[in-house]
Amino acid sequence: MERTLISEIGSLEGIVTVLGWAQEIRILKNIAFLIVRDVTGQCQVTIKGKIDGVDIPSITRESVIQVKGKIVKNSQSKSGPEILATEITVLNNSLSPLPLAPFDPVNADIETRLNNRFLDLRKREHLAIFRIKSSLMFGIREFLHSQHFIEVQTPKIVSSATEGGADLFQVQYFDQKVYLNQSPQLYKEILISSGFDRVFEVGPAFRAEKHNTVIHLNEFTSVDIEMGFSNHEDAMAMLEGAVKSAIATMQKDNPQDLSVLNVKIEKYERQFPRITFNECLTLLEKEGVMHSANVDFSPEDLRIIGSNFDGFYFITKWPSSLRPFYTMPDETDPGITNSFDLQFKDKEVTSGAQRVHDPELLRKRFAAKELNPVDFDFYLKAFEFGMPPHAGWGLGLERLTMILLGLKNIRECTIFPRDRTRLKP
RNA sequence: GCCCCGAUAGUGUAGCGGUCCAUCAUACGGGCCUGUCGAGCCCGUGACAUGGGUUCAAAUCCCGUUCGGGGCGCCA
Repeated sequence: MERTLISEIGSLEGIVTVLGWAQEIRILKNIAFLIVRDVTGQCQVTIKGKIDGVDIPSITRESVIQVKGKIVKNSQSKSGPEILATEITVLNNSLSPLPLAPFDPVNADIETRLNNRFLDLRKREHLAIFRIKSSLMFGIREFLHSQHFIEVQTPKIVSSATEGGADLFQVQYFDQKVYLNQSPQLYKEILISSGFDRVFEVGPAFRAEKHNTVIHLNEFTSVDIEMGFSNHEDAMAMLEGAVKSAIATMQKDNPQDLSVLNVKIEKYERQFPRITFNECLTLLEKEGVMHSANVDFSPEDLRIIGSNFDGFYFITKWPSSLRPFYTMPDETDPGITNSFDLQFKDKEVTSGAQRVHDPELLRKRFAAKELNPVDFDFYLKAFEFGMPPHAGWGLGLERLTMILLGLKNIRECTIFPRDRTRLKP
């Protein structure tokens, strides 16, 4: 279709054709104005006198229209560049009233917004969130490719739990009961045995936890890596590189989106600080919080710990009891592990570790976690025929987006979120 | 799984036993206005989730149901 993007109008002159949504319609006695929006911005369409074939007052808000007209130089418009219309065509009418008016002064509840997500996403701020999320992912991908990672796809329909204990969604698979995968963990490790050396996967992860919070979803995007001939230190360095690349890409490609959201993010050039699990306990004690060594931190604990850091930091050396069976124990102290979480203030963004590569040790760990090795036969087999030492991590893409943009609810950066109650749209 | 809380016009809200055939804003319809831009001014349309109970009287109090929100636990 013949089309001029609204962002290009400022540098053009003469006749253009703009395609977009009629965001506002203001009719005065002898003149009318439309604010028309497309993905690149908004402009003002001015209508003087009659235009053949179109009844301006009958145009409803959010209808899709085509406007041909002359660019007005030295415009007084405060709503972007101005076009004096010569032809207007309604390409598709919008019903009225709108179930949610994204451009009204009143803000709708997130519930109403999600019920009418297609309309909600017409807001510039919401578009900005998803452009940024896209850039963050691009930055991570670019970095991992530069480090010779192979992007892979592993099954989401699986026969057994990845880590045991966690709640999985059961689905009917012909005449069998199977599950939606909570993590690509077992498969990416198997690929290390296959000699792929470095793999990553971006895909959905499903958790059947009945949680009801602003930082959890039942389906989220997991960015997972696994690297052979590596330990937790290597994995942490890779994570730091990936996160910094994500931020740098966003800063380079999305300055306007960041400004629409009023978000200022510093360049993360310095090293992410580190604190061990035990040091966290000491820190909590100083604040008068007694914390047991085999209990995970509560949100309140993490607020206290996080208040000691500006942004990103690692919590390392987690106790074995709090980590999955595949986590490598420390060489000198088997009670703790070669593991880490990447935190941003009070929120966990990534969890990672060096993994167990010795099948004998793996069997012992199954026993310690009361898991049945038979359920993991296909996984264990890959360890019996030459499995390199390896390490990796899993990062929640929505969590990363949320914390960097300071969003209050993870649903804000999920196009169609799946939570405990929401299955539509 | 546990614990709190909520449901009033398209949207967002006020009201929390009679003064409510329900407030205000916004949207919508109509009118006025020679350039507006959160346009303005006037008029109008439009709602108490659902079932039961208490009471002379229920949007308001009690119980159930449905739908939803938040926190904890678990985790990305």
